[in-house]
Amino acid sequence: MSSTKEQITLLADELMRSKGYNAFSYSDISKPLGIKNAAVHYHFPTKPDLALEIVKYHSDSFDRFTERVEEKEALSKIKFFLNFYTSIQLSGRICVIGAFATDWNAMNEEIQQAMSGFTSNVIEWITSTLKEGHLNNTIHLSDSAESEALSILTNIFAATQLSRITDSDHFAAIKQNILTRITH
Amino acid sequence: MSSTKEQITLLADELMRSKGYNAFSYSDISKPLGIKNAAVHYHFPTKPDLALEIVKYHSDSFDRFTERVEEKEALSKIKFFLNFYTSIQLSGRICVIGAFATDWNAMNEEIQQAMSGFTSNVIEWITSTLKEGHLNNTIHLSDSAESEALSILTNIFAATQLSRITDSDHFAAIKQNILTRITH
DNA sequence: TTGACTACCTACTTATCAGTCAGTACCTTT
DNA sequence: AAAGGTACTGACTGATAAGTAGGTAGTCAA
Repeated sequence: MSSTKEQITLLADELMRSKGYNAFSYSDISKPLGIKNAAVHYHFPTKPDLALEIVKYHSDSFDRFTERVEEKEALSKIKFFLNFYTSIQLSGRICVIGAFATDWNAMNEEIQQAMSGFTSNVIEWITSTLKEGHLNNTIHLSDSAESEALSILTNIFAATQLSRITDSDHFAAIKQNILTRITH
Repeated sequence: MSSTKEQITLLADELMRSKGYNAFSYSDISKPLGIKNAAVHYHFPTKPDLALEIVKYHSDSFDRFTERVEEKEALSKIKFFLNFYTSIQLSGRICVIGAFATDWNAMNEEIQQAMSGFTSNVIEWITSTLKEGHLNNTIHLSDSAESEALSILTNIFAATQLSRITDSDHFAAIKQNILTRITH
């Protein structure tokens, strides 16, 4: 029911996060969708345009996520955030942050800025959520909220990467370690 | 003074960890070294052969590292390990684990097995070093040694990725957070 | 001094890549 | 019914990718 443009974005995101930006081509998108390469170029003239759309897609998704959990309690918010990464891990993908980080120097400035903005938003959201939980005594902090936020974010997004290489159980262990840390 | 083969390996590693596996070509290696593409193919017939050599290079480097710090005290070992990542961050690269994780599904089984073996070795070393420090009371553990090891590894390798996207100060904050955690 | 080996180079092939452009079918709007 | 926009297709182009075949200069051992 979704438009061709949406289907292209979704598939490009899937490819980007499973094989890497430079490992997929317009053919990898057009063939499964039963369209021609030129149709993909119609919606996204260049590959950087497609990469930018992927960043926007994640940015929008994250905004919708934060709105959805807005009324929940801080610790619950963090749990929902971590559960989102569980679904990434289960689908064999990695977090978009890690995917773009690897290919960073192959990306243009516009994409880099969009990614920087998105990632900063994620860090800020985790930071303020940790502060919120600290104030109502549901979250334990042994360092500044921002440092803990950076620690949690790197833990969980790298867990999707690491569990690909070693053992998928490692993801669960890392996730549990985060929860143990912030609930004392 | 190093051989052509070594120069190729070093440059390929540099390219792999700055632009990603599929973002560099044999020309990106041959041109700076003042040799021809065919010379690179002479030493590494295919690109997967080159990727495998990169894994072996890191595997050997890590073995030499563990030997070098073998006689040191546990906490000191961990600090040397983290300082190694500081040098990665300063040179604008990312950890090889993250680099291969992103392109994982574009890699053949031989490379995947080599990377799995290497990464497991790293995890085992951190785990046993944490246990060692826990026994002589220099390292504080609030979870199992392996879970803490996984947490530390994901923190530090993802820190090299994250600091590329947002702020290079984030690397220092994450590193300090690890140290604070294990020294109580 | 001949033969084998190493470490290349020259010149090439084949495949695939991103990207283009003219054309067309099908809606809307006027 | 004419005009214009949207969403494509068909048929390309030029660049670059990985990889190869055949030749060669220098070294070394018998």
